[in-house]
Amino acid sequence: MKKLLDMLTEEMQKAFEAAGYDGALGRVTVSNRPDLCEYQCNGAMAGAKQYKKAPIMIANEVAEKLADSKVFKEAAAVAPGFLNLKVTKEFLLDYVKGMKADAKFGLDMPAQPKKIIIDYGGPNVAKALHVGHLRSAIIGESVKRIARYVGHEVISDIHLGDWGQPMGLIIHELELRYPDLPYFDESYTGEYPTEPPFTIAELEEIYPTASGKSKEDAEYKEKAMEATFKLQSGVRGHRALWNHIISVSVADLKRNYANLNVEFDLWKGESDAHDAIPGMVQYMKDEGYAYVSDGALVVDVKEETDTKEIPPCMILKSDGASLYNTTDLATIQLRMEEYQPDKLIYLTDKRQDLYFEQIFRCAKKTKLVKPETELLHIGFGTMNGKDGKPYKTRQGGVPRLENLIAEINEEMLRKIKENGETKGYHVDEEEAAKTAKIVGLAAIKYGDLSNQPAKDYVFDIDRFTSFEGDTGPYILYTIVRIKSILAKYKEQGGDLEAAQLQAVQNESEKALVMELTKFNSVMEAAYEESAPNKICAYIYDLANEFNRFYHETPILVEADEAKKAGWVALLELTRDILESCIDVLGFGAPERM
RNA sequence: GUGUUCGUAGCUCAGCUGGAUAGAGCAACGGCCUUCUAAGCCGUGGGUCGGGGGUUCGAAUCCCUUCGAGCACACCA
Repeated sequence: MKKLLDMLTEEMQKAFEAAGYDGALGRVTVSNRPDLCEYQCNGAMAGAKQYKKAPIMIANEVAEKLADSKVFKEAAAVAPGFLNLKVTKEFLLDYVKGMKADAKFGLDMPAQPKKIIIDYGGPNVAKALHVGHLRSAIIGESVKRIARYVGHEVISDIHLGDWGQPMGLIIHELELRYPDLPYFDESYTGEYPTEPPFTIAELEEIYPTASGKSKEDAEYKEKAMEATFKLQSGVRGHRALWNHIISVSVADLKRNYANLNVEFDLWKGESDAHDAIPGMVQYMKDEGYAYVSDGALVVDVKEETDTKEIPPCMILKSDGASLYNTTDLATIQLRMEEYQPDKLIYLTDKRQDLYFEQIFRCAKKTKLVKPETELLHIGFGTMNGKDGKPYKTRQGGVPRLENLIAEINEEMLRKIKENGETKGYHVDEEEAAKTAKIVGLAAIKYGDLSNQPAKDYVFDIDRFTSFEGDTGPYILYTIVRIKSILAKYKEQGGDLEAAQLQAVQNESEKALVMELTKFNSVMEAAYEESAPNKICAYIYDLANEFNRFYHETPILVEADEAKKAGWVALLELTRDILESCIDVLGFGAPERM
């Protein structure tokens, strides 16, 4: 289906052309003066200079051409040259009927769906998830779902930090603690145990301990580096132990991400790129892209048009070791070979903007990707506390994600129970806990996603759990209200299948319908701009319009059955759109709350 | 220093490629539950859009300048 504004614009363009003006002037937008009109066109003013004519004259001539339009009920030329527009009920009704009949509510699928790989999450194995991982998970998951919804094929990769120095530290610490394990016996040739010799809790404790020791103790650090080297060169015992570290960590990560409603298709990591590195480095040397500068192997990525200094992209350190850049480039190469994606998306903290600029330029220049392959870095801002500084626990540490979620859920449960008590209805303990989880997740995610990704934002538990105003719980509450009415309608013997949309009856209903019609353009914009916040803003507006309508229109007591059924159909459409939107945001709604 | 993001109501933020009276939420105050969930709805007060220039019929939006804040600037990831 075409977008509503495009249809209106086409109609307007015809009128401009019929009046002898450039059709391009006929762009129609939603009115910014809803008291005066529904839609507007400012083209007459824009064209005044070009045609050396007073804008109001142009507007008048165009308005005349729209006198018997089937789309516009009213097209008024208003000083200094606005064209104030209202659409006919029939046109609006046709449009929403089209939406309701379409599984994606009027959103067109792309002619050429893209294959997209999205890289987010990026946790390190053997380390607990902390709040720093939250934004990547939340935004990445939503960007992925939006891309899928608009019709692209998307593969998500968690891209674990599972290689390098931290692994060596852990292995070395394990060796000190459990020297008798077979993994450290180089003469051992038998099978290694299938059960890991540690728990996730121990693993999470080991890393910071080992990291601390290595900073104090040079010999310790030396041994850890040796362990890293052994691991990377494939020493059997080290590899086996490493596999345990990975499996224990991954199991724990899966549980944590599942709680956030975040899923990955691929659980690859930095280690997967390891074997590809030598070949890639050789290729870059052979093709003459890479050269030695200050002992390090680098690729120049400066461009003529740069207004800033862009340092070269380093491929190997001066000691010949690989670094993050190397791994990332090799990963790009592997992804291109294995999946032939049209687009690669990375989510990281925005402080890595320059880094990704270098990597992307390097990948393009060295032809690791095709010239037309899109490379996109979505850099997100910091999650701050109320003091405007990066979020910390009351004790000053970096909070664990689990604790943060538990805190929100507890608060939510308390409110649900409290609400039940004040209203005097029975709250089932088990259901309340379930609902608290659902609402809590919505609170966290909506709180994050309603901000522009690139901006820092204040994570304020009190505000998010207060769930008044522009919050996730408000959205859910609206959905629950709708569901409740629909359920009652069915109880009364109403047939949802048979309910047909009717032409709008009143102002609040028209406002609701007009808001619904924006769905396809909002979803498309959210994809184009990687902006889940646009969906949040949209459903907030939509929920507001619904609640206004709800307040003014008693539905179930309506005597006119066709009217009632029309509203019920409208409610269904509203619910479906709201639920589709929160689904791409990465959370769901309960049946009751 | 260079680059970059930003500065809008007491607080947290919207304002799309310039358009008609700068919008929400929170906080404050006042209304609305014998009717579909009051986690709601309606209303009141509150803004030199950091400052100064410029372009334009018209600027929060575009350009310049200035003040202020954050972040990044090759052997970390």
